[in-house]
Amino acid sequence: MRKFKSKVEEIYGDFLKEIRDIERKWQNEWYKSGIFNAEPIPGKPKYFITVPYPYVSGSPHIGHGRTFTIGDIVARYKRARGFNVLFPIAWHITGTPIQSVADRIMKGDPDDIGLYSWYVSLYVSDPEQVKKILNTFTNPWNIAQFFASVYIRDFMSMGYSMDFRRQFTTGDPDYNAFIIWQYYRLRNAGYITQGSHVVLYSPDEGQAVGEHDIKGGDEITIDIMEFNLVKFRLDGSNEYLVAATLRPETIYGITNVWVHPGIRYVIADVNGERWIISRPAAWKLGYQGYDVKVIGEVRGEELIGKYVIAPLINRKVPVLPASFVDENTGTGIVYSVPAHAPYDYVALIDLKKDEKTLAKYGIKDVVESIEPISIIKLPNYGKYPAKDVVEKLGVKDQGDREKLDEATRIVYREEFYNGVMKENTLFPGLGVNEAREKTIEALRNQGAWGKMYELEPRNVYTRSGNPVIAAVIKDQWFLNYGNPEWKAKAFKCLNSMKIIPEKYRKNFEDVFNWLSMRPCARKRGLGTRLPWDPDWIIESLSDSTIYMAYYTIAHRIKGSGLDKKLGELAKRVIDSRGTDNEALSSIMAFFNYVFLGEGDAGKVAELLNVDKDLIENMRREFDYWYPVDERHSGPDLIGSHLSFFIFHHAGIFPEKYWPKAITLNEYVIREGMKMSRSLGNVLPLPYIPTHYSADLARLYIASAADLDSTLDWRDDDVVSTASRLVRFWNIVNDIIRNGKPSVSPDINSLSLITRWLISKVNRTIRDVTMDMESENIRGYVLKAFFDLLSSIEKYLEIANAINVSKDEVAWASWYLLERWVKILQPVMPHLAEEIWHRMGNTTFVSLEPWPEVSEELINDELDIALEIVERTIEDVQEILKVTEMKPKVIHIYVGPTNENYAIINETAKLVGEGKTMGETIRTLVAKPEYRRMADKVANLVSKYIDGTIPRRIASRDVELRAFKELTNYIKSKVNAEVVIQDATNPTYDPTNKAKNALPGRPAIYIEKEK
RNA sequence: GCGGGGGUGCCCGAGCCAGGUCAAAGGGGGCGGACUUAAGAUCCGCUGGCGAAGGCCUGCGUGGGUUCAAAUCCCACCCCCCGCACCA
Repeated sequence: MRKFKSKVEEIYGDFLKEIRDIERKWQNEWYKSGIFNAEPIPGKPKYFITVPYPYVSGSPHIGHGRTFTIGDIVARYKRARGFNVLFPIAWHITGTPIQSVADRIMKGDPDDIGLYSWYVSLYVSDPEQVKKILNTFTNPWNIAQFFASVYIRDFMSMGYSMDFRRQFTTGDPDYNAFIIWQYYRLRNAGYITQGSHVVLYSPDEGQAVGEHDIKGGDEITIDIMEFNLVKFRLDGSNEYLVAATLRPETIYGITNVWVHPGIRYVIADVNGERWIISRPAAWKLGYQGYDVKVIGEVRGEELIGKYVIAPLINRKVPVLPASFVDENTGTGIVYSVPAHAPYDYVALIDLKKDEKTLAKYGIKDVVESIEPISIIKLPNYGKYPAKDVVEKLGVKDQGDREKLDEATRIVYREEFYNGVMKENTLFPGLGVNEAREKTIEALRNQGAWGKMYELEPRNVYTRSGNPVIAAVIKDQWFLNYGNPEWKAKAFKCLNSMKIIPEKYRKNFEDVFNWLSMRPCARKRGLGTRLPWDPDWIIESLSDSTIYMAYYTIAHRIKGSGLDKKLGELAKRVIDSRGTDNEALSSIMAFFNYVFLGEGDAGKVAELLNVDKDLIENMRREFDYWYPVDERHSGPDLIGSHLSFFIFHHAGIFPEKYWPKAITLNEYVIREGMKMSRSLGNVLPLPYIPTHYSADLARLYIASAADLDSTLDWRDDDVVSTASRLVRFWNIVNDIIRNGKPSVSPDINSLSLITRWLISKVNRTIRDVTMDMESENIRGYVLKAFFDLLSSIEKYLEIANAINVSKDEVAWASWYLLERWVKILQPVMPHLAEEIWHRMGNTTFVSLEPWPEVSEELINDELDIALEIVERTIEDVQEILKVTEMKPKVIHIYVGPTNENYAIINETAKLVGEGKTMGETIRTLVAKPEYRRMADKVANLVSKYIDGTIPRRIASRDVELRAFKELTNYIKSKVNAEVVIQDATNPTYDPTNKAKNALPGRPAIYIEKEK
């Protein structure tokens, strides 16, 4: 691996080094003093926020960083708002991926060894040590343990305000007991069933395979297609040619059966019948619930010219040769419907032209007599849709697979949606989709139907290179999310929850409606065994649905020795296949009491041989923290975990413990590209504190994108964020260096620009509070950091230009900083903590309350006035640019008579009510006070409507005062002498401009240099 | 196919729900200037077209419509992205 260096490091290396030291310092302080370890405080409102625990099969990356950072910002905000916040973490190890990695490292797989060496080297610099650690990875538990420990380091170096005491892994023996409890509750509620199920399967490895076990599994999507088997009895024999089709309803249009002359078919005993099918098909069917014994072989050639009986219609049709037939697709036997299947149509044409083959098999007469049989009426198509499409696409022959596949797709889709069965079928007038169901039913009644599963794409291999097929598992355990009573409860819970951003609610509803049977256990992997059938292991998405409850007591279980006891009990339950009643009822009694309040604490204490207080405390602690107030995650989990989270809570807990809110953020890409291992562009989280900085990354993550859009991590943009951070840091340290002013001035004697800044500060506090309450994280950061940064810069610039007194500037700056540091704490906690202490405080700003808003200091008029001044500066600059004048003196005529302002205010009101320009003018002129000024009113109203006069204006007094106070600032911006004239009483007005002054739009006269 | 999201200036991206202050925030990139021995960093200005006074024209996927007024509302069309399960 090349040595990584970020752009920020190159440009701001020294600065980063400085703030990274600061970060480490405060992390030490925080975690040493355990300020984020949460204890119940009766009477104090609590906030329980969780982010799904990570699956620890590798190191965390910036994608985790985004989600956990957002979670931490919220946690820190809530803490500042006076909540007792619990933000815990644990580690997910259930399932097959970690197991598979261990297996492959054991086997010496070079890819995995390379990858995992790299992961480890992110944390361990000595190559010998890396090797040593890697050697332990042949045991999956060591992988889990290693990564769990480095995740903690990474999370701490991001400054996350988590309670690390409560951590556990999903493989802990006591956690097994918890899951045993959960699954018996679910089973007793009737939510668990058993049945058959189709999975991806590797016969060579003897196990079901997941995406991560498949070669290129993260790049392809594999469909399991359901083929219909249709049995054709060979005329004069008890053997069946078994064809596979996706379109059984086309059986009425059959003209013949295709075989490939070169294929060696097998004769197999299948469930007591004799089937002729391809060898791969026989093999696959053996895994799909059929009892298959191969007893003989027959070459395709030998079948040609024979006849089979088509079921349902009892028609004799010939067996003919076709080269498109593939032994690896379906059964290697195809029944031909040339009117509606492009392949069949083209194969028939090919065969008719192929004199050699016709002669070879002596089938010339038979073939010549075959005509397609049309059985489906399709609007906008002729009698033979297959023919139409084949001709339209210009298919050459049956070797032209690409076009034929396309043609097949078109005909399939068109007929499925728009086709109607004709009179020569069993179901005339029915739509194709309905006819399909009925035809299957009819075939089945005749015993002529079967099912076969096939993968699409067909050639799928495990990472070890073994073929993958579809297999049927007969005794699969399911969670029955389709249970109507369960589903109703889940919906009730969802409807009571906040979903932020709200647009994802629809996704939840869709998922809820569609959820039904979900396999919940596998035969492989880490995790908890299904207690009553321990050959199965509860699968990883099914054992992580209500574990937030476990956070509330995990540290007490670990700290009291209960973990050992529960672990032993769990083992007894599993070893006895659920028959050890004593062990099982102890587990049930314990969790029933702690989580549900059922039963008696004394009894439970007795069963577990512990103090009654311990049990009661756990119950109290659970009851204090629950429910989950907020679960923060990514939308990719809506279709699985987040929905299961709701279902299981609704199914197991009483309503008062149902979760309150789910918040979501989208994923992270890097430099415009998806991050993936194969691209090698994954940004590991451990790079953040070493090659960027935690606060810089937090600031960037929070500001660069809204929660509901993808965050594109771009080093160039990070650099620009860093440049702001540098500016911020310099200004803040200047303020601190100037010290805290000892006296505060009288608010009313302050300069206008200082009052503007104070107003800005208070408005920002008010606005960002609203942003945070609605989880608008980006809005909060943009205002709290970026906007206030430009405000203070603007303030300092203006204050300097117009000579505001040093004391006043220092006072205002300090006023700002005292509040700023507190509202920035959630997003950049380390720098905030440092600033707070440099300001002379000794408490932790991380625990300081959010600042109060002084509503009375918020003054919109000051903003408007400043806007008008800025706009006027722009106007002057534009005039200078266009005229290319060299200005000597610029006269600005501000503030026409008060009457003008009154008219504009009334105009704004009328237009706001929806009045047109004409109506507004008429309404105003109708008033006695404006009766004789129709011209003036009309002029002002039209200037307002066309935008010459800004939508928001200040009073004449404030506007005039702003210009007067800011004269020197204007001067500095336009590089000329500036004279502010009262438009009602100008001292110098050679071109009579003053009368053009409008409210919010002063008139300008520029005197050229001679 | 079903469901969801989206198309904005050279690029990324806000705005759209609650139409006007939008030639359209912010950033990147580019250009010019200040500073510097120089480079980098930093700061200032410009970055749709036209314009000898703050203006005008074109413009937010395409085509229509509603309105005094549309990037924002309505209709149609085109294009792009994501999810669809047993897998974390």
